[in-house]
Amino acid sequence: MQRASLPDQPCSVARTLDIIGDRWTALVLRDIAIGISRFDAIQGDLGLSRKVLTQRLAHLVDHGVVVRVAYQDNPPRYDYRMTEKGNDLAMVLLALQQFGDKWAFGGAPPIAWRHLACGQISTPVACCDHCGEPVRPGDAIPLRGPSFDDQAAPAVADALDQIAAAVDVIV
Amino acid sequence: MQRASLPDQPCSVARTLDIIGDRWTALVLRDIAIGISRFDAIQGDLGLSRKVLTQRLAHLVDHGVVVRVAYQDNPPRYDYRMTEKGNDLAMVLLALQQFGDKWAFGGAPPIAWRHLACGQISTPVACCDHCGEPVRPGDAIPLRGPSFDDQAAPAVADALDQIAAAVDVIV
DNA sequence: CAGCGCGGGTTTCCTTTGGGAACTCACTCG
DNA sequence: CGAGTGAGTTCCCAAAGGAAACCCGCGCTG
Repeated sequence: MQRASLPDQPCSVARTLDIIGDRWTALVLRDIAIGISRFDAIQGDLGLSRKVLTQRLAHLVDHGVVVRVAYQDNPPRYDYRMTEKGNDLAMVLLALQQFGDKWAFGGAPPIAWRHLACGQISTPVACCDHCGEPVRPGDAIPLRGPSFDDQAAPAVADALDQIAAAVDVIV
Repeated sequence: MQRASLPDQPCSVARTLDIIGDRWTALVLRDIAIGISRFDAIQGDLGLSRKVLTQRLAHLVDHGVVVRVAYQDNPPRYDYRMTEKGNDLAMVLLALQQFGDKWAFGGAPPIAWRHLACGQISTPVACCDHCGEPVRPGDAIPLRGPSFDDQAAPAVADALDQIAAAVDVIV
């Protein structure tokens, strides 16, 4: 399986991982998200090789997640900044952080977030967009969406059918 | 920078990425989360090499995210199942999926979720745990948490100070 | 005006990781 | 007896990643 095969998969998780699914890209994006916007600053903060940082930034720019903005010409110098798409992707970083806060730092995390609207330190939770209640694994069940393809993913189709059958028994 | 250096970083995102931060582990976890629980089924669904799958499963088990449960002895055969910690990590998969649903499938995703409590198809949103309002990037600002270390991450400290200063100007 | 430092890379070389495919082992089924 | 199944392991080769050096245009400093 080559690197190229991920984006072709009919799976939202796989396609998102094609953008940030390696050891460094998510951390690069984290730095940009909190305002570390220059090549050398990111490289110094993360300690990754300059070659790989160049590749990763180009990859993020290619996917429209980050933009490269010149802050001077002669010689050209650049800031890297989040786009709207990048801000959506930052929700993934938030989820990564929440998990790490809980399981790697035992609730005493290095970074906290203040919600400007209410002024409190906030640990966001996923909530149902219909009823507003928090959603945890087990509170919702997966089913075929509009673009599901049984032929392309028979193992997934089986798993979905089993889940549907199990829920029917309970209901 | 070696593979070993990630878990030592004082950063929740980095430590979580040490668990699922490569090309395959998140997809393996996704399969297990929807009930594809056996070695060959996962390997067949994802198409990754058996060697790498063996390594990734061992890694997930080491981190207590997944358990290996024998469903028969002689010869020993196993199911891989999510732990509580694994279910917390599944929130990251949910975030990955939401991004992919929106940006890679234009709102016609292959998998949808039915929220059992309210019966609706649900696209979970992150909400502040204090006021219950949705939180988007820009609605909250990062600041030093209990275990932040200025010496360890000077570039991050600078960025936090700049953000704090910018907010003060507005307020 | 020679030399130094900065920002943003590129190049070279070497190590590590990953993919493909075949092999193993312990059992079961026909 | 032979084929099939489930869960790995082994070997070899190609791709990706790390370290460190190099480059280039500029602006400052003595």
